[in-house]
Amino acid sequence: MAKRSDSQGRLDDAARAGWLYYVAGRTQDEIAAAMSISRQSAQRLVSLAVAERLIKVRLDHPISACLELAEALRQRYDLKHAEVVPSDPAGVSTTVGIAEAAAAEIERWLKRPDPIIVAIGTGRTLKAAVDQLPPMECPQHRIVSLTGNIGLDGSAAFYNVIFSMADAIKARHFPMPLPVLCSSAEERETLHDQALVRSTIALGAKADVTFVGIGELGVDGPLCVDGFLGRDEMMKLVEEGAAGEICGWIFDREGRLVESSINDRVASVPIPSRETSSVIGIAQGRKKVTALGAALDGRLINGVITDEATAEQLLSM
Amino acid sequence: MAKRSDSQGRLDDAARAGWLYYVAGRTQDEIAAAMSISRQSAQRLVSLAVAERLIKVRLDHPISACLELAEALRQRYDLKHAEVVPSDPAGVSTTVGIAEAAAAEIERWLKRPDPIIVAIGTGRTLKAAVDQLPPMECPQHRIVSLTGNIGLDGSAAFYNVIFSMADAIKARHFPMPLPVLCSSAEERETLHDQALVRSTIALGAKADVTFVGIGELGVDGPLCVDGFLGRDEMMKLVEEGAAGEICGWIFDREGRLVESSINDRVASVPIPSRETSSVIGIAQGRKKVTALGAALDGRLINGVITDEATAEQLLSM
DNA sequence: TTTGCTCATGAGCAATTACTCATCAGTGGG
DNA sequence: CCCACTGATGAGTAATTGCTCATGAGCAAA
Repeated sequence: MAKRSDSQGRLDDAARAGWLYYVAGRTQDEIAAAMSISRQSAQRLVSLAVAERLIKVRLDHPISACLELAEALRQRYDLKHAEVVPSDPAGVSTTVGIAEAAAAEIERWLKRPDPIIVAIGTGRTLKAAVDQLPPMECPQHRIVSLTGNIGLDGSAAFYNVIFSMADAIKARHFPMPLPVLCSSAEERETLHDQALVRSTIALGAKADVTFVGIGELGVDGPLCVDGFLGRDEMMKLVEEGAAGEICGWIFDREGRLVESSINDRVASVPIPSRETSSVIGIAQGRKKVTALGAALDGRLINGVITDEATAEQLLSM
Repeated sequence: MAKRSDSQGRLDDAARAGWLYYVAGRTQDEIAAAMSISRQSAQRLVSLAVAERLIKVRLDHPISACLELAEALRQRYDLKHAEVVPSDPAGVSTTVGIAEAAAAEIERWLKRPDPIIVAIGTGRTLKAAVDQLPPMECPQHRIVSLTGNIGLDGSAAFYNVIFSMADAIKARHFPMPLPVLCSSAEERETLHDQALVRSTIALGAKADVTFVGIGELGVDGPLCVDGFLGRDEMMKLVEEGAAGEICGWIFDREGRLVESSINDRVASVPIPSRETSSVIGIAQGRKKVTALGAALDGRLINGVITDEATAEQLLSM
């Protein structure tokens, strides 16, 4: 084999070494012997072939598209966690697929032997997710609800996620004995001053991982449908540029919490720090793309579980 | 994580692990952590992904030595297509390397939007090649088998290339419901007169591109090993100057089809015209040099995919 | 010629991966 | 109900790979 020191020859050698390594499946020692170079040089040629993208790896499996989208999301939004599940082509449900994936992720956290604090929001998607949880014994962990579980009329709220969750997994759980929205900022002050509520809020601030749904606005969004906001209030919010909500906290298209009479009255625990905690948003569907994109842009969340179609729409924004 | 014991779920996991390993470049430890499995299990999933051919590696670099050999072959034999891949110095396999290259070439043809007819032979090499094909949807193309798929005992033949291929790419396919060799020239007449067979033969004659393996003769050649010819028949052929076979058609050292009782009984479709079609022979290895050289000399094929060592031997003849 | 720079090289060592073995759970037949 | 069989698992260990560092060759500028 003629020795050529020019870069063309070197790339040739790299291609040859890479071919022997990846296609022919030989070890670097064998390549070194075949090409009459040292093992280290063979290793360098192989890694050069990879670095120069001479070697193309392809995965022939439906999953690969999802993984690529997840990686793209992770890069673009600087995420700690991104998961994309195949889209249901029928697209009838807003929870099928991501609910199972979210449950799997929750389970992964709960399986940890060291004690952690899991914060959890509310909503249809999260309810569907916790319904997928298998029974577990997790006395070492604590689960804290970020949102109040008292409805407008004093009854328990519609999607009582934390109780469903505590039902499946045996762990200490801390609901929020508050409504979702207070009648005024002053009332919120008072209510948040209760010892029980203060300790729950303090616990939420220390959450190791947080799972939240992403609510879209509009008269068909959860806040209106569930009666927390009137149509006129909602219209006004949208006109002012609001794009979505997490645990009731309204944010705009850049993912900044908006200053409004609504956010002044939200009784929820503040969204835990994205610095110290994984805050994973779970949402899919065309209607949620705007809200989800805004939450990601504003770094309100640093993790996402969504489906293929939604991921594609996010990335094309 | 939802419990899935079925093999589909396991393949999904393998795909995911393989993707994380080869595409995302994670270590097996990281994959294990991400998937909540042990490192050993992650390693197994990765190697399963490789074993199941979910991972396809391709080298995208023209190695100049190979390019030069390819160009020399093209000149000398007046070829439409010549491709030379690096040789595996160990040379243990007769398919590694050219199978991937052949698959890539087949894929290039299949990617064409305009409808084409692809004719395909049989043999170990072609089988290995089509096993490398990724799933594709090609309803516009038609694939026709040049050789019968009925074995000596009436069972399906050993290397049922066309069905493997049709399995990977969704296209209309036309197998040959015949044995490889008929018992007599008269029987061949009768069989070829069937409407189904006639239309397949007519289709083969119109093939836009043809991929065939090159069989060497001798008692270790495929015709003998697979039991189509007895040792004595084979010895006689070799004595009479036969040098190789394509789809069962025996040819001599100048690449001319020999007149023999064998060729009178071959049930295969005639090799498509080299005037109107690309007929690409795929072969490598010292044992095949004579046969391949003869086929090239006689212009039985006008394209070749082989390896470096074989190309050098061909050119030094 | 000397100097300083770049880059390939090989050695040594740490990290990573592959293999073997013993075990165990699930399964289907006797 | 038992038992052989299959296939998954984890531990332990050997093999392989990747990284860092010191060295020296090649080369251009001073």
